[in-house]
Amino acid sequence: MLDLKAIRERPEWVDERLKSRGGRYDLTTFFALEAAQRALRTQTEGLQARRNEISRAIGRLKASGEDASEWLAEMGELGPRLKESEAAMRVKEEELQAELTRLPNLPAEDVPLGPDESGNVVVRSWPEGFTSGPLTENHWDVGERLGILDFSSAAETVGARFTFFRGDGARLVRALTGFMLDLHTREHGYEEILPPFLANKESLFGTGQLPKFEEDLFCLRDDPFYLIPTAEVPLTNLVRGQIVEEARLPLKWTAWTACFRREAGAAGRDTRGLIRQHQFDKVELVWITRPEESMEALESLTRHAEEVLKRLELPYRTVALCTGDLGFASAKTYDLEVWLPGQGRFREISSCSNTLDFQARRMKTRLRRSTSKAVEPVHTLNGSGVAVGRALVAVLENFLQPDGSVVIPDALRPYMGGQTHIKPPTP
RNA sequence: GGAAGGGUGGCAGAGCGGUUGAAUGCAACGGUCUUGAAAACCGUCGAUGGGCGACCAUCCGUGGGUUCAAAUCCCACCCCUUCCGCCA
Repeated sequence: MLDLKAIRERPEWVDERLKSRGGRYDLTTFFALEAAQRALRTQTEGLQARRNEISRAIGRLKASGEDASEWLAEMGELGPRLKESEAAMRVKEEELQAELTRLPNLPAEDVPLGPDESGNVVVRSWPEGFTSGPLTENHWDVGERLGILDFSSAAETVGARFTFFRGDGARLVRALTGFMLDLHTREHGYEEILPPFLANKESLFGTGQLPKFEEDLFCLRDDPFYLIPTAEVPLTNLVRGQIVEEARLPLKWTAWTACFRREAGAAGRDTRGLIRQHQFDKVELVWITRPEESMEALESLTRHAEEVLKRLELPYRTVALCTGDLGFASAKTYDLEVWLPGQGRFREISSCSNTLDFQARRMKTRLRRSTSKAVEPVHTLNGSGVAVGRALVAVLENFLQPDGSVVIPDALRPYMGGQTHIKPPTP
């Protein structure tokens, strides 16, 4: 949620930043609603002040046993007017709030300008200078041949975009997850969390999935809960509604969760394989910081995600998203794109964002400075560290051997009981 | 699912129709004292919106209702705790 004060003080700047996203975001509705709401509030508050005044007078008269009928008569006339005024104000306030929560975050000043993903900028590659490599078989063929990915059973038991991982495949998922969590907790200073996989409306509103993106979420039929589309939701909402002491910051959390997405707008895209599933595992990273340290935190968080890929020996590049490609809540985002020789291109495996105070405002999460009693919104950041399913894809395609087996990266071997290869089943 | 109790400021915890935005304690902050610290003492100390300001309005789980007036009474819902039942 944008800062009302900032919109009032620098409307043309806010407008310019909004337009840089490429959507047709417009402040005219907002200002019209705001003016109407303000007028109604002034009127309502005047009536409320009068009501309080009269009530106090009545109280005083009754206490001393005097007659208060004159005041009661005025109240009889004022009461209905006040009720009406309050109701009208509430309606306008809701409309204004709806408009405000519809607006996305403002891109940070150093985000490259661009209309869509074509405007994104590669900021670094690993290994340095890496742009492409030889092509190989795609992961779904590899996985099915090795007997570790079973798409057809999943299609029977649920439907499209689900997978059974079997044998070494299931174990590899567990290994990747354990490896990532250990790296982040032992070397990067994160606290490990295992959160609920369901969340309520308030939480999804806090991180920005609701109300605009409800069609992307799985929702339960009989209970007011949603399946989380990312661990960002439960982790970030860990501080919803709270005033956090400055000394506790920054908070750094990591969590493995399954993530659930309806992929409503993605019909026909990535229909085969693990790239786009309704359910996938992800290790998430979340920071809650002081405002002045959040941009530096984004650099750290991104490096932490990159470290996962380096240790797994997976070539990747780091991309700064342009204004037109930013997510709704984000002010600045780096995507990590891993090289997939089965597809002959880079695919997103992590997305690291600084939302500044955008989520904090929606969540009402503030910090209290040790030097003053005033409170101000915190900054929140999130990033994948990294997507487990896509990491598995990258391992299968990058470590495929001429003999059809897959070598297990050194970093994962301790998590695979020392196993070095995944070989096809011997019939 | 059944029964009982409870949701109040950063925390603990009073208030149960009328200057109560809310006693008290802890924490925090400022000061006195001290070589420094602790202790003690004095003072300050919720949030949001509006106004240059004196101030004004709103907020005691959420939403309705009663009343001239609601943190306080009534109704519904949500959440938490304990006991019983069921269960990994």
